[in-house]
Amino acid sequence: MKKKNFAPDMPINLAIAEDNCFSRQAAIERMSKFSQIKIKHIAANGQELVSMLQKDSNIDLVLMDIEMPVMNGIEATIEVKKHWNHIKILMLTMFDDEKNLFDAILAGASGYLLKESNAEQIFRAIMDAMTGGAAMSPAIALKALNLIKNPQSESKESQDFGLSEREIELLNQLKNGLTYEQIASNLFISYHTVRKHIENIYRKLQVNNKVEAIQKASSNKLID
Amino acid sequence: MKKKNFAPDMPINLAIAEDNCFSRQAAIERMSKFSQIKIKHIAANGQELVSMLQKDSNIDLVLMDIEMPVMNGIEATIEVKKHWNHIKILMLTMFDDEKNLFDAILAGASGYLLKESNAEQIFRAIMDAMTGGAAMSPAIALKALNLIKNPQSESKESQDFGLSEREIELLNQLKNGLTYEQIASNLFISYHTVRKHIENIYRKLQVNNKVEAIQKASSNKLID
DNA sequence: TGAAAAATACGAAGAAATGCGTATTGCAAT
DNA sequence: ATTGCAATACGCATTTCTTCGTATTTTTCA
Repeated sequence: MKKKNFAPDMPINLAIAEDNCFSRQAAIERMSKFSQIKIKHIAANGQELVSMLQKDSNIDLVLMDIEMPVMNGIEATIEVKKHWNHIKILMLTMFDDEKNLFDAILAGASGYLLKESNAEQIFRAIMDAMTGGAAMSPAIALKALNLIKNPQSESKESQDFGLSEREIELLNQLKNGLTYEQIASNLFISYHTVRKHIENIYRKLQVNNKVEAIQKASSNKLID
Repeated sequence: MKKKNFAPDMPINLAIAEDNCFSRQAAIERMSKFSQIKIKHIAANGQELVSMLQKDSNIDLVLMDIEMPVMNGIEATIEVKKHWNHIKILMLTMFDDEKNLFDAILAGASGYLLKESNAEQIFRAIMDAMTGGAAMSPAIALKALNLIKNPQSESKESQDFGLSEREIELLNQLKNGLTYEQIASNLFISYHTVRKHIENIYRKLQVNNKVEAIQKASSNKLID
């Protein structure tokens, strides 16, 4: 694991994603008190956050609400981590729901706080995250311990995206890193047919290349 | 989960189990500062703690060292929880070792702190534990998250193929189905450098395309 | 039986990836 | 000091993939 050189004198570039304008304003005010923190982006949902990051990804940490319209905090975290892995995510939530906690951890969140946390607690959590640690409200930590003790069997419900059996077969060939040519030969169909199948798979999974298709099929347990 | 009626005005009956007499004395002094806390038992190892509890089990919480002779902190926790399930255990340790953390959680610890924690942090952790929560040092929490993300397996021996850290970073980008262009932009290097890195990765892993590289890196736990 | 869906097949054009060569810089070990 | 390696960077040629069409045959199901 890489040692992170976090300079305590550098300001922390913060983004806030929160749909409720009340909470959003409250968060802004509470964080403004800290001179080390510079609020750079304020988004009303995950989509907006991603758009802002596309224009300026020089952000250290995001305070992310879980419940948001359009794109929720979990989805947004996945998206952010995919493109900007250096950005830390602190989840803020009203409820200590075990399902959300698990998904947030899988998505790559560096901490998980209840919204009732006060400014100092949030600030400390931010510092913890920036120095390579993680922070959790005690109630959350308890759930986390439960998750370790009783591992999730089936976490998120997996979709099948309406893929046919033949298409799953194609995906299993893709997974092995074969070219269209090789797959065609393996399945005794033409190169063109392989391409058409894969085109259909991409449309159904809403992806644009082999790797994404495999990852998505895999995480939905369509292939192993 | 049962709601615990913890009265804030009642003193907390504390036990301390720690073999090193230096650390033990330090712990005693640090906890004595808090009027809410009453130190009732002081043990030099797990065995001693259990003996004391057999005579007087009116204890709310134990500050437990992990490394102890005769009976270590994990074994002691199992024993304590078996006989006096109401007693909370706060683990204190020098190292953020993942294996010990896992065992401690399974044994039923309510929190896990590094010994470097100061008196206030320990006190807060005690209060968290008493009010039904859990407390973890940030460094510990990070390990806990890892445990949830990557459940204990330890199966087949994995090679590292002599990949550099930078190359692992590249692999993690590849995994997300990004193009060379996008990766270059994410890592602030040129498109050409991305290609060269990937070429080197392919050579080291002895593969010829993205999918094979990801599969091989993944099965050797170089990425997750 | 008729309609819809799935599987098959082909081509053009552009995007992306791959292989091979070369080269500079900086850092670490001998 | 020199050697070696990692990280950076560029160009060319070729292969592979992806998107967009269109089209026929087979299977499924209402």
